[in-house]
Amino acid sequence: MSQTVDRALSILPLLAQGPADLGQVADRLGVHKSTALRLLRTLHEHGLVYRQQDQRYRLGARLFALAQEAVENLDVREIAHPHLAALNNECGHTVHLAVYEENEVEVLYIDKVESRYPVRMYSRIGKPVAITVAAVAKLLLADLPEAERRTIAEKLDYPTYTSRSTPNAAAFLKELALVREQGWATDLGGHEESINCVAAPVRGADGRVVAAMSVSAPNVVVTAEELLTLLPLVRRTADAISREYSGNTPPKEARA
Amino acid sequence: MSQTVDRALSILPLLAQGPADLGQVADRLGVHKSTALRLLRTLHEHGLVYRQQDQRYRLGARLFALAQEAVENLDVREIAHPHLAALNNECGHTVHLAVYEENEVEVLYIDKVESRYPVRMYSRIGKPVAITVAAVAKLLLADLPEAERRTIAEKLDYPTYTSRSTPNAAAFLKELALVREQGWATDLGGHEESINCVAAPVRGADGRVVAAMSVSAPNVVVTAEELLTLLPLVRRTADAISREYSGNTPPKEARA
DNA sequence: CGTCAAGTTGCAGCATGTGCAACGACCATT
DNA sequence: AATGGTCGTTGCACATGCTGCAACTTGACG
Repeated sequence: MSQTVDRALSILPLLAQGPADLGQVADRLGVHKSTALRLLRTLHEHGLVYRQQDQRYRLGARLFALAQEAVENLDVREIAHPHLAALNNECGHTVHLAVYEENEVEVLYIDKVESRYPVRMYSRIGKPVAITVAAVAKLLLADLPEAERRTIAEKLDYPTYTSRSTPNAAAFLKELALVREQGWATDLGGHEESINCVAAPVRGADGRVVAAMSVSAPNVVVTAEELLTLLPLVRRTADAISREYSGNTPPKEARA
Repeated sequence: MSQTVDRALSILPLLAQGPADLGQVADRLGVHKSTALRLLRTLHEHGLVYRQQDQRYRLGARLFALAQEAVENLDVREIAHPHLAALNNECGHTVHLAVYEENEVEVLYIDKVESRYPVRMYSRIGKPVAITVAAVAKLLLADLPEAERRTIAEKLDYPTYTSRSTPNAAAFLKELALVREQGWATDLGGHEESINCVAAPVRGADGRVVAAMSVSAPNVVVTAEELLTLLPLVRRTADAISREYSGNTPPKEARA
């Protein structure tokens, strides 16, 4: 809606792919160098962009601080974390929490608990999920009104990660209908051949799905059948989170 | 430099303090509601801002994704991490990595390895460091040209966290001179009474300090004297990171 | 049913952002 | 050392697109 701001903000994802110099930024924005310069300067003053010694620009550290504060405002995550950790403790597998935000066509992981190497745990948080195959993505999209589901399904690409990846919009919509009905979802080798997931939804007080959680494990550790036996446990955990989340309905300033 | 973008970006730190509605945003920006609306809409389209059901705005998940990609491009962190983990493995204490970015008056932790509860490890990453007392902050600031050091020292506040906190600009500058000369730094109960740290700098190819790392431990585990015996180990680790970081001098597209 | 508060829209005026062209700094090449 | 080229930077005239106003819509409350 605002051209100037729109252009300025378009620089951020551009720089996220790697450092770029003034000329490159101007080219990819389709504006004059002097225009790009002014935009970059403004971003720089706010610390969102950093200029390294070779004069190329990259994303700045302030972005960090903001993202940090943003996540602290996500109450679902805060409430869910102990439950995720407990679940991980019980079954030993990787546990994910993901959300979908309206007009984005992305589902993002916002938390992850890994069994083996907890040190690297946050390496994937914030990364977009493979939206057409991931169990958590199916749950989040399945909850949308049908019209919206259809619109999105047609906008998406359907990459063939494996032979079991969702092939097209029709198949995806069918899968969403199934997921919506049964209240849980799976991804059996649809993203990586040897990885399976089971997932369950977290619901707010109004019954709408606000987040989704999943347990993932490679074939070599447990078979798909074995993983499915964890479904009741996963659903129980998700329900517990839902209860706690919608119980404290006013999540802010609630001091009984 | 660009009024519109400047205003739009000012909304972000404002929302970082917590959700706000249109009127509040307009007030705090000092602009008309319709102007604020257009800015917020633009931010929303880029996913930096999210509109919750009560129509109030908050920071969006896209910030995450961006910060995530940004951190992956921060090569220091990538190179340093295995060294930090090894050091942690050897001594068992908490290990930090921090950077300082030019025109900000902030030092930020960009990595952390904790001994006891690695699961919560990233909770502090991205948070600003207590700049007047932290050992890593001293190292990063001590490397700046004298004029800049003085300017910054005078801009800072000197909160009295404990009786041993740096009291004022003069004391801080003196400490920076010492740190600069000896090439390492400590914080002995300056931030929290019972916590001590020793830190060493990571240098780039040109010799400038690009990051700083520290080992922290509470009094009850090891005394300050015992912690100081780790200094050689810390310095060796930092030097190893420096070598690796400046060795692969062209960190991008370097395929021999 | 009426009042009030908060969000939204269309519009006229002009502040502000835009692209151009010229300048300066730096590097590589001869 | 001189020259040509690339890239970042600056000042300026123009008109684009941003701004604030005022009127309209929506929803909550009594």
